[in-house]
Amino acid sequence: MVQLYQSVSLIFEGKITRMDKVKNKNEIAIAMSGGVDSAVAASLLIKNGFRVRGYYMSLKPWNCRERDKPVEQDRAEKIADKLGIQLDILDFQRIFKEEIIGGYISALSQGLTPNPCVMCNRLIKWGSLLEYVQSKGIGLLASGHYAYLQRDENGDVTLHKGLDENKDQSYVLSALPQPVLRHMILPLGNLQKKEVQALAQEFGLSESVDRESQDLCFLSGFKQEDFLRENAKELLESGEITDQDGKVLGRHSGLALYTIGQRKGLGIAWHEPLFVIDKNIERNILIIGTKDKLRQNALTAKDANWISELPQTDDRRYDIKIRYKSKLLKARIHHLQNREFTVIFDESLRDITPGQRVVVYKGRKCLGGGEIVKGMYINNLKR
RNA sequence: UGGGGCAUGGUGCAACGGCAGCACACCGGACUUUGAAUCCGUGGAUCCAGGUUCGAAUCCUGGUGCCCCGG
Repeated sequence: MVQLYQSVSLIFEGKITRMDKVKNKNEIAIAMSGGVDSAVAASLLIKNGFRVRGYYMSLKPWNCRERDKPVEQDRAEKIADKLGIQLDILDFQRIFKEEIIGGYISALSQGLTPNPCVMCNRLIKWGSLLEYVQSKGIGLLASGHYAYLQRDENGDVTLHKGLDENKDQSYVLSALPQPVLRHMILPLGNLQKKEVQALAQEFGLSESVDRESQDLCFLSGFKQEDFLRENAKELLESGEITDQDGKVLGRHSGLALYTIGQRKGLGIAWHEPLFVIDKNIERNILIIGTKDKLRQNALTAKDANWISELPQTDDRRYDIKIRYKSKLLKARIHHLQNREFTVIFDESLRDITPGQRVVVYKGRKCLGGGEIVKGMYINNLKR
């Protein structure tokens, strides 16, 4: 049988003492999306002796004419049936619309490129849902995220990358504060995706689940343009596309449709590819240029969240991600004060994008991160 | 209404008289719980009318359109 990794077992065995609000240490809630990951995570918890209760969050309206419930919900119900656990359906549509969609649109209107997954994890999955299960007397909430939580005997948690680096989701969890992490259980943290798929086979779940995890995201299946036309028409105001010198090269159909570093959708033929290098939100102008114009080597960030330790601001290097799937970049942290900080990279990079999250790693450990305010190029890098 | 130049996919360019190719754009796919990037792939063009030639995008004649010079 597959063992849960140590820090989960420690809870079960009652060896972690300081766990506020956790009464029954063998009772656990799990967010179930209908995907393979949460299904296997639930199975693992059950097989390791936890009493598990599933929760499916209904986040967005579906087409009622076609079916009485979304396919994801149907899958989640079948999985819960198979596992013999209770599944509660929670209607979070209103808060999802107000907080996540609202926040997303509001950020876009400021010219930012928000990451709704990060917001959704903080506000919905590990916000509203955690509060809800706690109100039901359950102190622990699990999910199928690929990230690894390590606990010491005080219950203090450190967040680590999932063992499967390709699937690692510590990035989207990096904005969660310590008090929330204390209540989280991530059973897949030490598994490879392949192992999870094999377990799904072994547990007889393969037929019920989708091959991939369901994305709960509101953008799934939507084109950004269609989404905005329905939800925020005012962001689709067309304007000029210019180069850095202000020469007009074409027209765009709404700044919100573009992000820094984007190539597709400009519709401008040139002898080499062109990319979005900046947005002028006041004048509704999209500024584009060749690849070399994207080179930057520093950024400022705000709304920092440090999970277990502050980064040092001496010359030591950390591994940095500037978006979910970016490769790790060596950099040092400076000017850390209040909830703001500066990151200076060893090498220049492209696509530093305001609104995205910058996340700091020390080896496998995720220290936390912040929201990118702006990227810049510093010429005279003093060592 | 003088002189010169140009005309090739959506755009910008290539092709000694011998199978019209490249870049960019568009479209599709892969990847992906954000938006992107990246990778793979498809389609699509010789301004018009004559002529020379075995063979014309290429040479010749005429037409049409555009550009530059005529400070």
